[in-house]
Amino acid sequence: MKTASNRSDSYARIYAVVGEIPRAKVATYGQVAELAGLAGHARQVGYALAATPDDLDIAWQRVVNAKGEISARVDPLMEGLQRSLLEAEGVVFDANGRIDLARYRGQPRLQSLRPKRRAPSKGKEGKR
DNA sequence: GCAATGACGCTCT
DNA sequence: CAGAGCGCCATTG
Repeated sequence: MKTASNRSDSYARIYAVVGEIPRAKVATYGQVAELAGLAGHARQVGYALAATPDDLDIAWQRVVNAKGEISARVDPLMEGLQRSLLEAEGVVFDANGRIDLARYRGQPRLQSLRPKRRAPSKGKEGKR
């Protein structure tokens, strides 16, 4: 049962991290991934959350993508629902339904933790 | 064991 | 900020 154990263990980390997110705050998948030990693998975070059992009181709504918007996996209705919940917590959305990550992200960007950069296809990496 | 998919991120334009 | 392209890894078929 290695598979099941590993899966649950990984998911448990996601839930723990999400549960550590303070109210009126949101975290990006990348941030949660890092805190969860999946540093750099935001996809798996979303995957884990997708399998999140409703038994747990996981506020996956606090977990948003880098754009600051809630990810609707199938039901767009819940998107508006969670939006209301976040607003109730004190999170403000813009007209586009996006959150100002600049103020609501739980922690400052872990830019220092950035391990590496993507392969320079253009070779113009020295601009920024 | 391989192939396809996925609640995304990062960088450049 | 938005759009386009590429990449990483895990889970499922």
